[in-house]
Amino acid sequence: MTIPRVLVVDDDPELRSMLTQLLQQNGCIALPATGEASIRKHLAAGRIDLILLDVMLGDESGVEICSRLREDQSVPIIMISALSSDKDRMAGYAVGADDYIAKPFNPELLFARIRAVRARSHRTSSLAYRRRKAVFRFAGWTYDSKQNEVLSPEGYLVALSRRETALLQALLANPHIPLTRQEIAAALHVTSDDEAPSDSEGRAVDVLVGRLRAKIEANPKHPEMLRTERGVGYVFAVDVATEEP
Amino acid sequence: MTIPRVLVVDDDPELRSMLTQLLQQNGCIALPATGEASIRKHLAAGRIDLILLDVMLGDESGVEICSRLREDQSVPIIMISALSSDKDRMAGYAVGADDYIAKPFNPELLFARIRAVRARSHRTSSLAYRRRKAVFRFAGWTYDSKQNEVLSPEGYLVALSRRETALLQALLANPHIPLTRQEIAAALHVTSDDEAPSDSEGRAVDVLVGRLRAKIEANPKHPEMLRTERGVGYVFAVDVATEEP
DNA sequence: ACCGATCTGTTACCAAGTGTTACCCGGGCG
DNA sequence: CGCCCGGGTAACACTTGGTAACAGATCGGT
Repeated sequence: MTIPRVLVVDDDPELRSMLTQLLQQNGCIALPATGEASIRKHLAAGRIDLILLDVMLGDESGVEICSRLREDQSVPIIMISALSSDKDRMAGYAVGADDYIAKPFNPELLFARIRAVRARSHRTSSLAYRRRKAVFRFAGWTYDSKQNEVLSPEGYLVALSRRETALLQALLANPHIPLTRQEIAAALHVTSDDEAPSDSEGRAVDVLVGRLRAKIEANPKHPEMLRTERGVGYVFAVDVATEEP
Repeated sequence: MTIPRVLVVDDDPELRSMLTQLLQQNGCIALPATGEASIRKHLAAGRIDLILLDVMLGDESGVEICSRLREDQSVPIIMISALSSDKDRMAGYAVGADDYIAKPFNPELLFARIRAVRARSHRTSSLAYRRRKAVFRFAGWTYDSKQNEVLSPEGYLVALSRRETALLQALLANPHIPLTRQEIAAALHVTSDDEAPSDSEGRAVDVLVGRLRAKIEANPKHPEMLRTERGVGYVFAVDVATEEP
């Protein structure tokens, strides 16, 4: 599982930085945000795995923000509040929160819930957490991760290089979810040791995607499966069926 | 949303029938089960939307059952327990429970959580939150929002850019209603978060309208469909028929 | 260790999309 | 008749992604 990217939404700078630090120390990428506008900016800008949303935000209401976000977003949301009555919890659930934690909270419990929410979203968005080898079928193609072979709809066997294999697996693990170039690069480098985490603003990913397209897209000019999200990254845009061996 | 089918797992007959009744009275189909074997039988037999799983099951442990179910099942699970310590809750989350409720619980809160868990699983199981795709027909033209293609009355295929697509969708959604440039600009920028709605009265919309006209107006000099409302904005001036796929 | 085949990242160039600017036209009005 | 205003649009600039070509890295066989 990749490193979770968590958006911390709180108007109190002290609590915000406390939460941010806590998350960072436990292996998350924590991104601070202050209100709905900045949440939406982050959502538009890149992948967010989870939102930690304080209910009391001074001028804005966390409940209202959650409700509005749910109009078009499915990102997991955990609400945090000093209010712990059943009525308040129900309000949170009613507007689509995935979980509700009362302050003061046990950090361990917070992480347990974060893990639970993330595991659940992985579970539901197919198979990312399954590490066993499997056979994938998509749009007539077959990818056997055990044999590392790709079979075209016409039955031709296509050989993939290591990098191409890793790219395909990353995409298959997240169908319909846009992956940024950074995320793809991270997924490619899990095998060999991470080098400079710097923004090596190279075009390696673009080139790699092009090479994979040349192999598994019937017509690379009109990508059906491996679609480009301009300004964002790439998406595997067809449904994927998984078979356990 | 269809009627939820809930599996009630408890070894205490009294509590089980109490829960079952409570759920039935509130519009659920409640199915009683007593242990892992009977849970799996139900899962194999038909659709189950949610499992209510008591932690204390006499000879079997709810935590262990949950853990084993999670090896191959992604059905939402809410655990119920008399134990409410952080440690116990964490154990529940750790084995993949979607939520954890301590006894005695407020029935309203239980239903709020059931709704939350079900809404979430709808959200994440793709389709539900995916934007509606449809086919629009107007003045002999066809716009397929799924393929993002426009078919002219003569049968020629016209490709639209992203912006042009967004503009056409905004217009199709409001036939015969004049849209101001600000409104159109707002509709175009939903994807990439734009900042201040400041002055910046550029001519981007005008140019974009011109480009769209060049593609879908038979004679751009005499616009029939995409009409200009002088001093106001633009109107889509023909009737639009929508077909759900 | 040597050699060739393959893989992979970088660079450079190209095409497409989009916003801005500048200039044009036409109509309403003095 | 000349002026102004609103809109049309050509031309340009800038950004983003696709990809060919090149060079270094890797790997396997001898």
